[in-house]
Amino acid sequence: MRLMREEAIVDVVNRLLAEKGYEFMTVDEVAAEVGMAKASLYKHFASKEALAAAAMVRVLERALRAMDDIERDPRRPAVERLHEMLRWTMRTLYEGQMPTLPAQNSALRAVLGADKVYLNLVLRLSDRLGAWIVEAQRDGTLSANLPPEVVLFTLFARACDPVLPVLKASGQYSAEQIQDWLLETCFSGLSGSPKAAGSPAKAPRTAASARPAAQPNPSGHDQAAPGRRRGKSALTPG
Amino acid sequence: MRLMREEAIVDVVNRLLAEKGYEFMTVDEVAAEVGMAKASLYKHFASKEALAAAAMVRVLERALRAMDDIERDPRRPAVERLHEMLRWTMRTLYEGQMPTLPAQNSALRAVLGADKVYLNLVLRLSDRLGAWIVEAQRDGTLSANLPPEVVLFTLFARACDPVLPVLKASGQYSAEQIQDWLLETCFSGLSGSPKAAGSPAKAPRTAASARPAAQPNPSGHDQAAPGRRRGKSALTPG
DNA sequence: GTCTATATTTAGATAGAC
DNA sequence: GTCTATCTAAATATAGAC
Repeated sequence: MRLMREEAIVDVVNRLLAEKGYEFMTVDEVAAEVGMAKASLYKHFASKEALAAAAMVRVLERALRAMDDIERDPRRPAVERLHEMLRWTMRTLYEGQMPTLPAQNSALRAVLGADKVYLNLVLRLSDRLGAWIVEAQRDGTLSANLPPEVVLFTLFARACDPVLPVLKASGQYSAEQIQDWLLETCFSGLSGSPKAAGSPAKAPRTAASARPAAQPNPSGHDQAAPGRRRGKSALTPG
Repeated sequence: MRLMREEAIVDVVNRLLAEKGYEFMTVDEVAAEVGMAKASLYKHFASKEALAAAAMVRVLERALRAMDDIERDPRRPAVERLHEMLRWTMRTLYEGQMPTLPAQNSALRAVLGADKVYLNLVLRLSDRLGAWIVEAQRDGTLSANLPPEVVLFTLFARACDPVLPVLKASGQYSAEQIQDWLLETCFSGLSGSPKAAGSPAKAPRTAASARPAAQPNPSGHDQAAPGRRRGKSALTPG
């Protein structure tokens, strides 16, 4: 039952990568949560990088399966398929299932770049999404001003959207509400637009019903919950 | 000339934070680049966290000065002021002057949360931007569906936009082109919209003139340059 | 205030018994 | 394959002379 064991390991790695990112995930921690000795872990995976690569491979496989599901309905327009795919990404991110890699770890990059399975999955995902993008641009539902690769990168980047964890941590909004907003800002922008992205429009809010009070977080990733704020813009250091 | 010395130190810290992020910036490296011994550095700043905090304070001060400049023309609509501010952010990021903090370093968060100067700057920046946002929502130039704090977070998040470094590294596009695209996707979304964000519309491109080929980078932050790609979607591991 | 040299801690990885 | 115990490297931080 080696495969079961390794599946359990990747489960833990995936969760820890989503929770704290690659840098702050320690192998000791992984071993402890799986319930085995660290040395035993290394019998299954050669390095910390290999652990991360395994988690990445699995999430890419899941993403491709999500695309399969979305393509099951052949009449759905390309732009709607892209909406659905972004919704899958937001849901995965919201549920703490989206692993996040580090800024620029050359060792990790070397491992990923040498992993044929990983590279092949990235390639397939990019090509299939690229096809949807070009199709949506042809039929005018996606901006044709942007090169397809800019659109692709922009969608990929949503997988580590720092806004989602902040909104989630605030505890003020429902999961669906948060995901709707992020879809809307991605496809329609902050200015709003003719067509709402994805789901039907929600009940409009009054403009000044919430007063902004925020901490900038240039690093991305989640911060500690800022808590409910009251009054005229207070900060909660953490 | 202690202040000059410390200014030089913060210069180096700022650049290194922008280049490699907090995690991969080492104090040895800072000392080496400044040209002084590490122990001397610690006479000026108590810790690595204090170094990062100093860089953050400085960039916030610069951001506030940028807002001053933008507000100098009182007739400019709020949404255009927001455009200008995002353009400042994109320019700073493009020039490698935007420091990036780590995912969730509790020690660093404690230092920042205890830094009165830092907190005060964050507060002022948030309040002033928040006022612009509410104003733009009132006059209908910004979506009133979004709570102001969602808009604010979304704009803050652009300071660590992972798309910019990828596009920059590709070497295919000019700085202005990249910044225009990112402004457009932020305010008008991927679907495109009635009004172009910020600057006048550029010459339209044909939809399929660039073929997407990408590596997903869920962590955000910059990857190594993928290089020019040719043919039908090849990957450059790095 | 600056330096050389060193202390301390942490975390990735391994040795070797069973 | 799993374990305990250990090695090693890197990086933050400090001692103490000048």
